Amino acid sequence: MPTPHYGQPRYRAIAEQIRERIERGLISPGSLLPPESALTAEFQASRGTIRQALAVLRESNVVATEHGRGTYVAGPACTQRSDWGSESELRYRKVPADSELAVLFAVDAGTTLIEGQGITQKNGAVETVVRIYRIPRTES
Amino acid sequence: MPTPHYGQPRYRAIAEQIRERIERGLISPGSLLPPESALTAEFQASRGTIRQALAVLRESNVVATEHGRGTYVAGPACTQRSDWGSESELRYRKVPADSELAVLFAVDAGTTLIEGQGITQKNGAVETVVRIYRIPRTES
DNA sequence: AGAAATTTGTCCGTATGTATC
DNA sequence: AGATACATACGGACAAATTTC
Repeated sequence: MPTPHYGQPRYRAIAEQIRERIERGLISPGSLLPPESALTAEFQASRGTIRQALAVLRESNVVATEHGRGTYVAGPACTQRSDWGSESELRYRKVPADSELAVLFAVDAGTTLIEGQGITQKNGAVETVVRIYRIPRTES
Repeated sequence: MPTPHYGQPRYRAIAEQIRERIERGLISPGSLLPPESALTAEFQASRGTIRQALAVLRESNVVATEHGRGTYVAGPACTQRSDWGSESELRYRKVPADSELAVLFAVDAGTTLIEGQGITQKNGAVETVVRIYRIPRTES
């Protein structure tokens, strides 16, 4: 069999399926995923491909892996929210890097960055504005 | 040959060597690294291992890769700075409000605001930049 | 405590698809 | 169109950590 991967590569599709399974609650947070050998059998994919899929989920902090133990659903960190008071939206958009950000990130001025902005209010008036910048994820 | 990897795994050692080569300036920022095939020959490692090493550097934003093009050096470390004074966790300065901030704070554009900036780093590269704005405390 | 089984980590080699020059 | 270079996928082998018996 050749290895065609029109559109979505195999490992991403598998990662998506596993992610859905997690978000659907079919695997309780903190519990172990099936071992790579089982996933290999289930998805009829080589172990390398399965590991690539798990790497995607690991990247997104959806799961965590321990040597010799297994891969479990990252429950506590995700589900648990400690003591954050009220909710406020954090909006994202793409902006070109100004000269200062360009220096900090070691990119050319004008390079597209991801900017997130949030605000805190007091008595209906804006108290503080926070902006966070990062380099766009190279994937997706 | 067996696959002994006592201590440091091969791909990490290779990543380290390439990183040193970059930090030493042997490869100018923005230029292309040798292709994976060349690195394969040079380090006498399989292409998979080389790709693992490059993945490490990509993770740290030391390099960036484009499909049929090659792998770039993302740029030297970020010891550079603008006019922020010097080393401190958070640094503040006064800036005029841009139009957007002016709307949020309900002040005139150009009004002086307090801007604080902080950065987070990962492996010597800037990961995120945070800026926080507020109205100067006038009264007491 | 020790041995075996399980599971993830590392590495190799090969083949083919896809994007860029 | 051809050459170059990265992306995806397979299969096999052995190492290292954990669990189980």
